[in-house]
Amino acid sequence: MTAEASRTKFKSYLATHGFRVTNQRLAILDVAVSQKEHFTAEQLLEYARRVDDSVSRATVYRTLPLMTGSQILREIDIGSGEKYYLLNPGDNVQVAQVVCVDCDKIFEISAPFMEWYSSTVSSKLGLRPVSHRLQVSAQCISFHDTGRCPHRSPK
Amino acid sequence: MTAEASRTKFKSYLATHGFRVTNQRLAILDVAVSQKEHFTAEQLLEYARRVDDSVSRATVYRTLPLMTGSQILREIDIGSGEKYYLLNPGDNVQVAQVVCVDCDKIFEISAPFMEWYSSTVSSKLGLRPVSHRLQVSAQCISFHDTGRCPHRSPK
DNA sequence: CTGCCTGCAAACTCTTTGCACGAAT
DNA sequence: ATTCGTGCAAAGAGTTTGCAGGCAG
Repeated sequence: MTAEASRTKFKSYLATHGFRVTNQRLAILDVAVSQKEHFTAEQLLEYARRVDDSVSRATVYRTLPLMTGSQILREIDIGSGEKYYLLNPGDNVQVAQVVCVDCDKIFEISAPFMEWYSSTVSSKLGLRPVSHRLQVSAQCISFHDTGRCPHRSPK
Repeated sequence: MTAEASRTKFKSYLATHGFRVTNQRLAILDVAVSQKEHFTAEQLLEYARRVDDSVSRATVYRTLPLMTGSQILREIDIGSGEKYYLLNPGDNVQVAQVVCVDCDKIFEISAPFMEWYSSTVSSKLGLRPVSHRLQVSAQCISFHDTGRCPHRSPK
C-alpha cells in the first residue's frame, strides 16, 4: 500500500467512526506513512514534532490505536519493553519477525505456513484464531565469529 | 520433568554457580515446581508467602531468572504487560501458545515445524536462531456463538 | 455552540535497583 | 569473618489518564 493510499484510508476511517480530523492527527499520519522501517512511539513523536511542534506524547499514544485500528499500521511487540510499528503492506501475507539479539534490528520475513497452522489450532482446540505473532531471536553469524554485528549502526 | 527432579536440578544449579541456598529461594522453588498452570511473578509471591512470609517481591523477581536460567521454568511473554512462567517439561519440544482473547487462558500446543523454520531463517538471513516465540490469539467459538467463554472462571 | 481533542503532568503497572542489615558458607 | 542475599522503598521505563482549555464540525 502506498503512503498516499494509507493517508486516504486513515482519513476515511476517521470520518466513518466520527473521529475528528485534527492538525495533530494529520501530522502524525504523514510522518507515520513515510517511514520505511520499524519505529517506536517515541520516534514517531520526535518526527511528528518536526512537522507540527504542538504534537504531544499523549496524542501520539492516542493516535496509534487509531492507525492500527484502521489497518494502516501493524503493531509489533518483540518483548523489549517498547512496541514497534510498521506501515502495513496491505496484502494479508503472513509474516514473522527475526530480531537480532546483537543489534535489535528487526527483519520481516514471510511465514506462509501460519495460515495452515491457524486452521490446525482452530480444529484442535475449538478456537477461532484472530491473530498471531511469530518471532525468532537470532544472532548474527558474523557477530558470533568476529564479535561485531554488521547491522549495528556506528555510534 | 517431575517436581522432585526440578528441585534437584535447581539446587545443583545453585551449587554449580556458587549461589547460596536460602530459605526464601527454597520456598519460591517449592511453590514454583508445584504449579500445574501458568503463573505470574505476583502469584508466585503470594504462594511463596504462604510457605514463608518473609519472602519479598524483590526476591521473587531476583529468583525467577535463576529458575529460568537453570531451565526448570520457561518464561512466556504474551504481550499483556506481565510475564508468565511455566514449569519446563524437560523435553525440547517446540511449542506455541494459544491465548484466548476472551478469558486470557493460555494453551500450550506443539509446533514441530519451528525447528525446520529456524533453519530456513538461518540460511536465508545468515543469522543463528537462538529462540523463538509463536503465539496465536484466538477467540472461543462458543464465545462467538453464545457470548460466554467456557474457560472463564466464574467471579 | 457542543463536545470531542488537546497538552500537561500525574498516575499506573510491572520490574529493577540502592541501601543497610542479616544470614549462608 | 566474609560476602552474598535479603526486605524495603524508591526509581525506572513505557504507556495511560484526569483535567481544564481549545478547536473541529
